[in-house]
Amino acid sequence: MPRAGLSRQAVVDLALSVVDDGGPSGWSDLALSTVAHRAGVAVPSLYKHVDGLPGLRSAVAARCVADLTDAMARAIARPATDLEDAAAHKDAPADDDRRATLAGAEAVRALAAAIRAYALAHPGRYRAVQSAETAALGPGSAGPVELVARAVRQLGLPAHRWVDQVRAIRAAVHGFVELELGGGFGLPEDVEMSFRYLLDTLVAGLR
Amino acid sequence: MPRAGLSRQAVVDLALSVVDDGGPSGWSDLALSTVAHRAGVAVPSLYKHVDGLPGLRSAVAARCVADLTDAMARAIARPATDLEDAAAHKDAPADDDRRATLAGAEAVRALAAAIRAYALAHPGRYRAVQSAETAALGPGSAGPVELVARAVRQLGLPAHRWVDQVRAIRAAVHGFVELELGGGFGLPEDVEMSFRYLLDTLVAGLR
DNA sequence: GTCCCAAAGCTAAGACCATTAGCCAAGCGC
DNA sequence: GCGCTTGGCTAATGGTCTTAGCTTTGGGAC
Repeated sequence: MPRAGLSRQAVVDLALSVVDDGGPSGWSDLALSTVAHRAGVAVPSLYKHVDGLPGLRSAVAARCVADLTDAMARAIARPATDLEDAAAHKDAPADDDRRATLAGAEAVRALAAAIRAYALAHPGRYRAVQSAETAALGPGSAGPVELVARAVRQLGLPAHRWVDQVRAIRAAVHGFVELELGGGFGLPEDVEMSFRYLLDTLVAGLR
Repeated sequence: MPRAGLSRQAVVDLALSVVDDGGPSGWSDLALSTVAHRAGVAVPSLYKHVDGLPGLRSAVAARCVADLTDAMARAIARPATDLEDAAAHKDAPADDDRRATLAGAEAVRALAAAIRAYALAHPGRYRAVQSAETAALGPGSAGPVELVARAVRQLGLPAHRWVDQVRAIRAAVHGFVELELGGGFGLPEDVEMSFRYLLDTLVAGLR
């Protein structure tokens, strides 16, 4: 039997594709059998590369966190060009990346938009992020939360409110996205508009 | 073999207790085997009362929605006495229940607090509510969303913003609770305070 | 070029799940 | 007292993850 040439890397990649193809429930539906089938391999073979289903889940979640963090960092690094057209600028001189980072309220809004865009584009991955975030990184380590925290600190508001403010932003964005993914917004009214309304209201009200 | 004297009602009650005992993951961990064991019955027997695991889940979720709706209705009906001491007032004259309902911003805050209190007291049930809400009730039917909508309408703000406002409130509360349940607030800072901050900021900023 | 061995695949088997089919007895209605 | 509905059961099927142990591949050492 020819070898499939798997690797931890490859297995996680396959799992990622499974999560992506599963829509919002792709994360909870992630199963070894699906990954094995997609790899053209028997299920127990996966154990040579990954520590069972829990191990695979952690690995996938970690990748998703890094993924989202990247998207957020790009969102505040390059105002105009949002997420997807980063490739189009590959040929531009490297100094283009040095453009000044967004700050304050602009940054908060950009980060929120990036989180929502990521969640809508990769619902399964977003859910994966949520089950990881908590366990992994302590305060200070660069992750989605830290990016939001940095932006909030630049708002120039009293330091004793920073924690409350970060929590408020995170809660609002996460709650909105979660409801949107779950189909919780039954009415036909423009969801895009509601999201801007939420952010504008919240950010303008911070003190 | 003596009969266990089960009923659909009893099975759902048992399932509810399983969900409660399971903490935040009690809902996703809900299994027929656990319920059957708790009922002192073999697993297939449950099919005589409930339409498999999906059926049981819907029934449980429906009960949780009604449950939460009740708690929210009580929260705006009786300002001082919150959730748990309703029983203590059982002997008071029935007219006591006629106390004027809270309105406007007060009502919104009370509803938000009730939702969070419910989620913290019954994390599994709260998660059950989230997986149901969407499917079940259309607009207008009395449920948690409709209660929030009514309170928002009484704020006296422009009607074309009502939908956005309801969505904002729901998103903020749900997101906060979800992060709190998931252990997403790593820092030791007072979570109670952060919740009030979020609500005050949001409600004060609505326009 | 050969040999060897670590690593990567496999099958088999066990412990849980949910579900369906079909049997049997309990106990209520008449 | 008889029967029939109904609520329990066992058995069997197919799905999941996991462990154990075997086979074979393919690359590095010599």
